[in-house]
Amino acid sequence: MPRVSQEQAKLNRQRVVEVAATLFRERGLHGVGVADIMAAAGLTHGGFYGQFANKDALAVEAFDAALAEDHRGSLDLLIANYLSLGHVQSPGKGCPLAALANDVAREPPGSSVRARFTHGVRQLAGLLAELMPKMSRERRRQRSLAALSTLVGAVVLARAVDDEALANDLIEAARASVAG
Amino acid sequence: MPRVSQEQAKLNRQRVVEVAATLFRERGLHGVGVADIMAAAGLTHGGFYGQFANKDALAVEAFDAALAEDHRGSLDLLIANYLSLGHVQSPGKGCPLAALANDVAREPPGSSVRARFTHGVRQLAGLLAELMPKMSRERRRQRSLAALSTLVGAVVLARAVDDEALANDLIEAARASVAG
DNA sequence: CTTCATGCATGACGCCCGGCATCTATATGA
DNA sequence: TCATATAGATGCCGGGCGTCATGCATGAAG
Repeated sequence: MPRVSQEQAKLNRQRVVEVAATLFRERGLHGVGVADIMAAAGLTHGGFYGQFANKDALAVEAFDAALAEDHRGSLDLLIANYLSLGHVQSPGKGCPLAALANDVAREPPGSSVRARFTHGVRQLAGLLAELMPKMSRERRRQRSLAALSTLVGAVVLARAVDDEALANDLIEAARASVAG
Repeated sequence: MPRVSQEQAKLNRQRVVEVAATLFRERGLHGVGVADIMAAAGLTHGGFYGQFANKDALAVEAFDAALAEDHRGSLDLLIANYLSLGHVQSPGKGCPLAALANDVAREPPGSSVRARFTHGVRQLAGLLAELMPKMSRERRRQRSLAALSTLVGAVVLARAVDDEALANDLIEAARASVAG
C-alpha cells in the first residue's frame, strides 16, 4: 500500500520485466496474464498500468531482457551451453528464440514482438558468425544461420519430446553436427 | 438439422479431424476452440461430443492425421519440400512438429499429445535415416536426428521472422547444410 | 411400400474461469 | 505539503467447454 522510494520503484519495474521474461518463456505469450506476472514479482496487478502501456509493451521489454542475458565465451562454450539438458529443462532461463518461436510466428505481421524476434535472430547469428573460423563473409553468414537453425531445432524438439533419452540423443546429435 | 447418412457422418467426422489438424497448426493448441473447428467444418459445435470424447482426444487424432500426410519421395525431394517458402507460409498444411513444438512442450508430461509428438519425431527421423546414404546404423541415426533439428529449426525461425529475405536466407542456409 | 426407432446434427443454454483495464484509497518519499 | 507508487477491489466482457432437449432424415424391419 505504501509508496516506495523511486529507487525501489525502478527496481520493482525491472523485476517485473525479469519475471515476465521468465514466465513468457515458460508458458508462452498467451499463457501468462498481467496478474500472474505481477503476483510473481510480489506485487498486485493494479499498479501495472502505471509502469507499462499494456501487455504488448511489456512483452517487448521482456524479450529484449531475455536476449540481453549473457552470451559470452568461445563458440564451443556457447554451443555446449545451448545444447545441454539444463537448457532444455529450464526454458524460463534459456534462449527466447527457442522458447517463443511458435508464439511469435502466430503474432500479426508488423507486431513489435516480431520485430524484436527478428532482431534477436540477427543478433545470435551475428554472434555465431564472429566466433566461427575464418572464411568468406557470405559463407560465414550461411554457416551461422544453419547452425542457429540446428541449435534452435534441437532444443525445441527435445523439449516437446516425452522421452529423456531421445531428448538427449537430439541434443548430442546436434552437437556433433554443429561442432564437426 | 436433419440426420445425415452414416456415410456422410463418417465423412463429417473425418472432415472435422482434417480441419482441426489445419487450425491447430495455424493457431496453436490453445488458439482454437471446439466451436471454431466445428464451424470451420461447416457444423455446429453441439454435435462434437457425439463424435469425440473431448478436445484432447481430437487433438491426438488431428496430430496423427497431420503426420500421415504424404512424405514420399527421395531425400532431396523431401528436403526441398520441407525447406521451402511454401512450407513456411502455410503452417496449416505443413509439418506438425515445426508448427506445434512449443505448444507441446508446455503440455503436461505424460499428456497424450506429447506421446504422439514423440512418435512423430521418431517417425520422421526414421524416414530420414532410411533415405540417407549408407553408413553405420548409429551414424545414420545421429545424422538423421541432427538433420531433423536443422529442418525444424529453420522453418520455425523463418516463420517467426518479420523479414522475408532473412526467412529465405535461413531456409537456403539450412538446405545447403543438410544437403551438403 | 409403409412404418418407426435410431442416431446425427442443431442451436441454445449453463456455468465459470480468467483476461485486461480502471479507479479510489493510502501511505510515504520528496 | 503533495506528488506518486502500490494496494486492492471492481467492472466488464469475451470465450472456453460440456450438456441437453429438439428435429428430422435415414435405414432397417415388417
